Amino acid sequence: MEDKYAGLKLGNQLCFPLYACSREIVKKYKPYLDELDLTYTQYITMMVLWERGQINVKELGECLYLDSGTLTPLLKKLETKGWVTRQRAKEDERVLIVTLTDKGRELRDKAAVVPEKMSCCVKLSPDEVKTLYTLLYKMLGDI
Amino acid sequence: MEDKYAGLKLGNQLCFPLYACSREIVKKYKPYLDELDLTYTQYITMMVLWERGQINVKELGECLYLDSGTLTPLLKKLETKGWVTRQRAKEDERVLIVTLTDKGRELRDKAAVVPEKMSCCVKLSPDEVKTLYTLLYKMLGDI
DNA sequence: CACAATTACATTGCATGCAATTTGTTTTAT
DNA sequence: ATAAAACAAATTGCATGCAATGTAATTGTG
Repeated sequence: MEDKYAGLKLGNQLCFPLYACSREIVKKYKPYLDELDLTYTQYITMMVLWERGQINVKELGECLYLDSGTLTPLLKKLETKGWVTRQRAKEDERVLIVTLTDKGRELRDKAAVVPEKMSCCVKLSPDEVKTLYTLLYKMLGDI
Repeated sequence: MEDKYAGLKLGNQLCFPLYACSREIVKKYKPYLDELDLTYTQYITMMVLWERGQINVKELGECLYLDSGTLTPLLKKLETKGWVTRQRAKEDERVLIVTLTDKGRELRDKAAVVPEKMSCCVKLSPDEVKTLYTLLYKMLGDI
C-alpha cells in the first residue's frame, strides 16, 4: 500500500540536495575567498564585473538572480573597498551604473586561482559535471 | 590562445547554477508554505520530524546540514507555534530532544499536497530528475 | 578522585535573500 | 502638457546561515 506521505520525505525531494549542495560548496569557497576579502555573493558579483567592466543594477540582478534589496548594500560594500564605483546614468537617472575600478580589476589576478583550487573539491567526473551543469541550467531556464 | 580568466566566468562554474537553482526553487515553494505558516527551512525541519517523531539537535543538524546557530532559534519558533516541544535528555543534559506534538503531526496532512504541487514547477523529465538527484547526492556525499 | 579535554547546545555578530514599501524618474495615455 | 502608470533603486523588516565564542555537562586520563 502506498504511503500517502512519501512525497514529504527529505530523500524524495529534489530541492533538498540542491539546497544542501549549494550551501556546502559555498562553504568550501570560504577559505579561498577570505584571502581576497570577498564573500561568495560579492565574488559572483565581481565575476560579472570582471567580464563586463560595467553593468547596471537591474541587469546585474538578472545575471545573478538577485534583487536590489540584496545588491544595494552589497554594492555599497564593494564601493567602500574601492573595487567598484556607483553612479547614476545621465540618460536615465533611475539607473545606477556599477563600474569596475582599476583596483577591482587587479583583484582578478588573485581570484584566478580560486576556480582551479575549487575544482579539486568536487569528486564528480568531467562527464558528470557536464551533465549536472546542463540539467541545472535547463532547470534555471524553465523556472 | 587560452583565456587565463576562463575559470572565472559565471557560466563556467558549477557552483553558480546550483546556488541560483536552489534559491529559485525555494522561492517557488513560498506560496504553498505560506499557507502552512512555514518557511522553507522550517518545512524541511518538520519533514524530518514527520518521519522520525523525535530527534536531537545534533542529529537534526546532520540531516539538514545546519548547525545550532541556525537551528536553535528556528526550533524555538516551531515550539512557539506549538508544533514541537524541546526538552533536555535525562541521560545527558547536554542533549536537547525535539519532539513532534499532535498539533505538529496534524500539519502533515496539509503539507502532503506541497510536493505534488511543486513537481509541476520542474520541467525536467523523470529521467532527468533522477539523474540530477543522483549526481547531487553523490556530490553531497563527497563533500 | 581531580582536572583537562570533549561535547552539545546557545549566543553573538555579520552578511545575505527576499517580500513589501517607498522614493525619485521616466514614459504613457489622455 | 499633465496626470497616471511604469520603472529602477533604495529602504525596511524578517528569517536564515554560519563562524566564533560562551556555557554547562560529560568523558577521558593520570
